[in-house]
Amino acid sequence: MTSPSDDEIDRLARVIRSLIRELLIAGRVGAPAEGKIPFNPLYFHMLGHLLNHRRARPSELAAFLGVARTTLSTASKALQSRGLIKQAPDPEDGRAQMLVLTTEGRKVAQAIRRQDRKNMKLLLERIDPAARSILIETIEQVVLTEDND
Amino acid sequence: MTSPSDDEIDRLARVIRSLIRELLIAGRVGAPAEGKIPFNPLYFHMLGHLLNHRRARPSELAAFLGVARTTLSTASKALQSRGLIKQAPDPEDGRAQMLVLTTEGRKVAQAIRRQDRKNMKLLLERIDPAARSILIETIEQVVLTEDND
DNA sequence: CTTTTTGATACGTAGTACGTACTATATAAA
DNA sequence: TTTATATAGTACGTACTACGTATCAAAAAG
Repeated sequence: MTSPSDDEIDRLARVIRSLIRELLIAGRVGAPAEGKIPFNPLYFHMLGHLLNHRRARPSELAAFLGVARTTLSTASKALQSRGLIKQAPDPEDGRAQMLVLTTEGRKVAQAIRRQDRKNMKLLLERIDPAARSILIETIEQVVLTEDND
Repeated sequence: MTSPSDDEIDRLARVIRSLIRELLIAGRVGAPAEGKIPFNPLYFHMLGHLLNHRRARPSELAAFLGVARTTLSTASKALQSRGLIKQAPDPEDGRAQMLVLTTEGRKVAQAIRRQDRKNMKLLLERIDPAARSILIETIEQVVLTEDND
């Protein structure tokens, strides 16, 4: 396989930074409007992960999201104080805790996902349908190597 | 043009979040290693913008990056204290300041861009060359509507 | 049964984002 | 010209975030 040219690299870096900024700004604006909750990307990822997997252990979640265990512990406390997640001891390991969404947290996580879908839909609608599947399959091929969400 | 399906939306949202996480972690790991500078995405964007445009006015940069003027002011001070950027009064407007890279700042910004290219290259090399151009053109079509970097 | 490892957290420190209030300059109105 | 208003930028205070270190408790290893 030929090596990508510098031009291709720069162009992709440029559009991806734009994409990141667009999505981050959209997320920042969207979330507080509905629930007055000051969200950040970490909370966002945590809630999304719990929505997909129902429960998670703090250490595993920290490693998965690339933050320190203490950081995830703090974030977990913050989300608990907002009533969005709760924790329960793991019956199989007395040291471990299991994080799960509360009923309210599930609602919020789903609302965020809806907003997320809306943003993504606005993006996708700008794409030619034929190119859409190629785009998605290509990115999946590149990014989803293992256990990413 | 047909509307994108929920499945397409979810799949793209998923891969984009993965992409963001991968790039953010790469950026976080890469930058301090070379210069012991605790970088964050805002600094990253500021330096990249100044590398492309040579100079910028704080207010415009803040609006462009989607942060408060005070936030950009603080970030500007931080980058100045690290010797990466400097400011000079605008001769055409006594209120305004112009931000520019220092010689050192230019080196750092270019080093970051090199690292950025390296990361992007690793991603792109995983893609079939034929799909590469389709991918890039499609994302450009979607994202680069106006004045993004 | 002691030692070591592992899961999780409390605390202290450094850094970040932003609203408010303020100064200085520029523009508009009287 | 003088006054009023809008704009560019910053200092300061507040709230929040990330993480290293130290610590405790439970499990695994010896």
